[in-house]
Amino acid sequence: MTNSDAFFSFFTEIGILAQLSQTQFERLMPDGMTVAQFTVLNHCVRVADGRSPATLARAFQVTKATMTSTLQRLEQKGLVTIHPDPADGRSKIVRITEAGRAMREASIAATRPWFEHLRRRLDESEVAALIPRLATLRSILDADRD
Amino acid sequence: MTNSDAFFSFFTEIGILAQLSQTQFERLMPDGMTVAQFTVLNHCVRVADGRSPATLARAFQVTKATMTSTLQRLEQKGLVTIHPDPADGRSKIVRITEAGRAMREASIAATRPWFEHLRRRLDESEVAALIPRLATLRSILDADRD
DNA sequence: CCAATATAGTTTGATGTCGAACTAATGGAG
DNA sequence: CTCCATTAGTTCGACATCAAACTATATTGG
Repeated sequence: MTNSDAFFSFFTEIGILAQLSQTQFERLMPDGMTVAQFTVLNHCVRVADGRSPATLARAFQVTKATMTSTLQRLEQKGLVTIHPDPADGRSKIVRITEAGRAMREASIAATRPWFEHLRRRLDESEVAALIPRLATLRSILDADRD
Repeated sequence: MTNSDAFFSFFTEIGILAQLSQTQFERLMPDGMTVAQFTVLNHCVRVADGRSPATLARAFQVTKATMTSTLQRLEQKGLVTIHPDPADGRSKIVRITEAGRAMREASIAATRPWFEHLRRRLDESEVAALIPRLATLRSILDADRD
């Protein structure tokens, strides 16, 4: 552990940050809403609705098994619908419901005060400057996945 | 989601990075060793041995329940011992075993090639420069925990 | 056309993580 | 000394996540 210390320390910080932020988000969100579930709903609204589970899994860089699990819970809560894809017998189509849209909005509203709190304590442009660097790292790690 | 976009994007990147890096580490580690378990062993060697579960939980910013779970698995594998603390009837003392030390070394050796690989692709001093910023964020989030 | 390969989605089991609840012990105030 | 607040550790249930294994379907190459 000599010259690997920087990377090790870096990933340790990342791991803890991820955990703490996720926990904070989830405390604020309504009705036991989770970050994983929120990001699916958000994706449906902001990127595209009617995608397949595999496409969603790839978008978030999780396994298909993970996405199946999250989608099942969302469907159970009536926040998405999942139907067979007529164009591909193996596939499904995931669509957000009106309740899903409402839940997404409620979640955003619930976390807004926390973002404001962060913005008073941090230089947002500095945080924004970190994003492309993190994204670079992420793409390297994602490439290492296969 | 107007001026909160930077923070939201930032935490999204952090979450994915944490996941991908953890997965990569765990693929490389021997015998189903996990990052959570490794960090406990590493802490015993590099920081202090003979600490209590609560102290360890605070060090990693996880709940006591989480630490109990991880420690139980480590004990089961013979990598730590856990005994009552004679100075405090509620508390325990966690110590690393020789097998635990060996496992830590094996884990470090197993992940070394991956760190080398990262070092060939990234400017390590740039990564190192990110650490204090991440640590600042982490301390803010940690303070928000209570 | 057919066989081999790849892909989609699901299930299962293991792990980490949290919140809630609990029992037992400690520390501080009156 | 007694009582109350705090702390330590554990259990339980819910969720996300991965790997492995599986069935069904689509795609590709000969």
